[in-house]
Amino acid sequence: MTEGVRLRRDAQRNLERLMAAAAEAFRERGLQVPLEEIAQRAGLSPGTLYNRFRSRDALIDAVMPALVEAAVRDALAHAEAIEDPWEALTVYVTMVCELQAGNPALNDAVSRRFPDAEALTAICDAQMDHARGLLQRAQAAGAVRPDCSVEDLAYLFWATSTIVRATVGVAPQTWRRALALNLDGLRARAAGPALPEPPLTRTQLHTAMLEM
Amino acid sequence: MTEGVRLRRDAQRNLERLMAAAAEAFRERGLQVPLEEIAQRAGLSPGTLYNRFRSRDALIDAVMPALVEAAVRDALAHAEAIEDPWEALTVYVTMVCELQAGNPALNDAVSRRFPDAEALTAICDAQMDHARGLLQRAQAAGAVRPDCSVEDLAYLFWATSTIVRATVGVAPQTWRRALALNLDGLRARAAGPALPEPPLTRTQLHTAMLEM
DNA sequence: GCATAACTTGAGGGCAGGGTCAACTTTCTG
DNA sequence: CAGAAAGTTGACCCTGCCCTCAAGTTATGC
Repeated sequence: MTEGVRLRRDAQRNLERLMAAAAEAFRERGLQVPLEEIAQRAGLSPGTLYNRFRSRDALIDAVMPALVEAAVRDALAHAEAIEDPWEALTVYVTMVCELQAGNPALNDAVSRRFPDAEALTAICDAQMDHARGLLQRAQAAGAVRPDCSVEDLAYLFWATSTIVRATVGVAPQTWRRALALNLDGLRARAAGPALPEPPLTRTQLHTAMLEM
Repeated sequence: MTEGVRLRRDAQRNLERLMAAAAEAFRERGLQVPLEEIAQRAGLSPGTLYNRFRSRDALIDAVMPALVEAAVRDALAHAEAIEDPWEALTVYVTMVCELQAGNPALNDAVSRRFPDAEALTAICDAQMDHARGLLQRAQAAGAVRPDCSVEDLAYLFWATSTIVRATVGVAPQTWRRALALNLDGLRARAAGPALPEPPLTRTQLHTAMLEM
């Protein structure tokens, strides 16, 4: 994943072990899991890991994009099969949140950005474009308030991210309640006086996600 | 703050320096600021700090309750002076969020719990009882959906906590937009189908706040 | 099968932060 | 003012994690 040169057979095998170990460790403990632990799970020394991946982000970028891509595609397929535009949007958002709730690595991937994980960033940015379609359809149908934008969906994912982390041990489904309340806030009929601030720009959102 | 015995004069002076330094450091950098830095700001050695406060929580508990109490009382006074029950609730919530946005220490105090900071915990728990009054008034007036409870307000504070941390450098007021959307989700007219999960119990909320 | 390039190893250095304690200094009390 | 009690110091240890590199091992091409 770091270069195109052909690897020696043992190196190739070790690379695969590292990626498998990383995927497992990320899934169980999130993307900040110590790299040493990943090397250990792979039965290799930390040096080998660093030898293959120059940084944590490089490893993340080798392992996560495929996962995220598949998961998002699945959510999108489900959502787009639904007639009712409000339903479609909520199903999509809910499915993404289910990913967050069920997998610490995906929770991180959805709510943060990793500066040197370029492929992952690309996937996540693309995801927003799909979500925009669903949102606009729901707005056109009058179900969703007209004064909100895709960037506002980030608030939902951030909230879910935090709630899941805090409550996974004590009330692992409570994020669904919070999400329901939040989604109700997006309904057209919920709108109160004009929103007090403009939505985040894409750039602001990107920068903010680097700060998490 | 640790015991009732009378302190030697120099020790008393050092204690005050420590608490002032802690208040300042907490305000600027949040409650997880290195204790070493606090000692340094006070012009004392780390040993002295540990000598006076057995743990970070003890220091937090010596410094924060007064601040939180004053701030919450102020917010409550403002809110209770407002006729319209919906206004009153939103003003209260907004003022608490303003505290979160303007002061990392208060942001931590509002959204987390510190097991050995008992006075602080007591203040924060009491706060919820006041908020309950405002919420119930707004529900009785038909402004707020009947199926939500004070514990649900925690979702707002958690969300604000996260959003503030992520966006303070890039769009420091954007939490107001997120909050407006969230508050709209609490309006009676926003309610969709029944909420999917029961509210958190007080105990669950408490445990969850320890996990943050 | 040998030379060489590729790869792995793990001890170890670095840094940040928590926390301790024996030796020293200051205040207090009679 | 001396002795005792109280308090302070800062070097030091510990843990967790990141990251490197000289020495050793293994695959590969000829």
